[in-house]
Amino acid sequence: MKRGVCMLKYQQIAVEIESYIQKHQMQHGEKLPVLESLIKEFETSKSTIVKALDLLEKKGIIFQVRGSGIFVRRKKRNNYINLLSNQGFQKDLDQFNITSEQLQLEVQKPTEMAAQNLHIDMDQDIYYVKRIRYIEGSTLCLEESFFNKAIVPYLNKEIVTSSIFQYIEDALSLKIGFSDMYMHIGKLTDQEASYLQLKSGEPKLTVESIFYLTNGTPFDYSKVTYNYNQAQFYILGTGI
Amino acid sequence: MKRGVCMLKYQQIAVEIESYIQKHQMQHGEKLPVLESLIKEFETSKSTIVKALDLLEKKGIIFQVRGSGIFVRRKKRNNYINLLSNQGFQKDLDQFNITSEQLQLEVQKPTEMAAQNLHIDMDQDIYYVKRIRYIEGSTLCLEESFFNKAIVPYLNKEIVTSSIFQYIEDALSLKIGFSDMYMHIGKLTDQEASYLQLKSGEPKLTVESIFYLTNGTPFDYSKVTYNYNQAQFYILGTGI
DNA sequence: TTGAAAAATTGTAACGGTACAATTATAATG
DNA sequence: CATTATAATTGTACCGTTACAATTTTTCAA
Repeated sequence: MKRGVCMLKYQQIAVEIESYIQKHQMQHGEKLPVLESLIKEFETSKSTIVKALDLLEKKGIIFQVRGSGIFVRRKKRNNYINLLSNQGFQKDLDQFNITSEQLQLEVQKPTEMAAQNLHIDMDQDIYYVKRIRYIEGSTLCLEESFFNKAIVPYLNKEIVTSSIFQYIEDALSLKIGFSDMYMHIGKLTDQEASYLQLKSGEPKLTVESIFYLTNGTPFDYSKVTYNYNQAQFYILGTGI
Repeated sequence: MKRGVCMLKYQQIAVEIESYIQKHQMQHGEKLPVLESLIKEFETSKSTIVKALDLLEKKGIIFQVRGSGIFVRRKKRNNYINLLSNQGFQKDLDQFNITSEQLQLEVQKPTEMAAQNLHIDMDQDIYYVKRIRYIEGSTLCLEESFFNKAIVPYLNKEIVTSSIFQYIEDALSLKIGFSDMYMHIGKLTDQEASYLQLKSGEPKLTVESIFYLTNGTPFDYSKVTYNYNQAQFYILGTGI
């Protein structure tokens, strides 16, 4: 495999190990070559391999057992949305047809909640985006996003339709760092129900997320209401 | 502070930095001393400090910005249950009075679902634990757990009432490694509703978890149904 | 005063090495 | 044959160093 341009060595090694696991369809608990072999195989230092393995462990691809070896970790169920992958649904639900309908896209003043979470004043501008996502034609979720306009100065329908996050990283060359997510369960309001083609009072899951740049600045506050029929999530638990 | 007995150096340093942040009530975005200072302060090598900082970053206590510094990360809201801390509610909801009522505790054969998730046959024994947890007197969740009896050979009311996980780590000296969690939203059945003192058909969040030892063996499959009025979760998003 | 260039600061990548602890395999013992 | 001790395997902790890339601060010209 050709070495990616901007890829760091340890990231590249992680990718190669991961695709090796995929290619050979390794099962949960199968053992990978020992550290020493990997060092020779990739012609690198121990610490670089260790870093690559730590990355894979964090992603839930492997687990390491001291004195024993490096083993493949495989989650059992598919078609679940990974709550920790910032990159939306595309990856987890790639076998399904995900579409989205834009309901609103405009510059306006933030709600109090949005201002608070974005650390801005009420008179600063934000981009408000409202859309519905569909999975195989059924409603998946209703999504409201507030982008700090000082950071994301321009959005249009095309950007919103594809991937806003991709645009922010590539075109604006900003780096997305981390996020906080808060979840609640509740009952659908009339309006939410009509958007999601469900009945008022039926269950809903609301996920509020605040996304930060690598330098710690919040740039996106969003609130997603899921259709309870479609929403299945998984979360990877690492150490304690 | 005295150095813990079994604590590794980098873990100990992480703890000390964390309590420094707590003690000085540092706010989100406040800068910590630069790497070089920390190295001198703790009289250790750069790699050990880096490892301590990585741990803190993973826990969401700090974030690091290359070329700039190390900054405090603070989540805004309290009273949310951290979905990633295996150690249950005690830590997140310590200001509240959490109690639990044991409904059932017996050795029996697993359900098909439990057998599958624990990687055991249907004729092997498991410990079945069913309990309700209360927060300030209100129902918080209904919890069914299946422990592989080959790994957890004995449980009694006392252990179940305090912390099963603590018992597994301390008394059985097993090490808990990682977990998989799956979430669904749905409507309460009659039985669930009666346990949770809610109405049938009202919203519920179900979290299925499989807990593994460090060596990758699943030992606990549990299914928790939350009272939608009480269930608030947060999740810490790290990198992409 | 503005803005661009240069310098200083500061965290990250990558190398390589020693010692050690947890696990597993093997040999010795009863 | 089961059990216990011993050895081999294998990942983790920790140290120390060089080079580098992202930020911030300072300098200096326009």
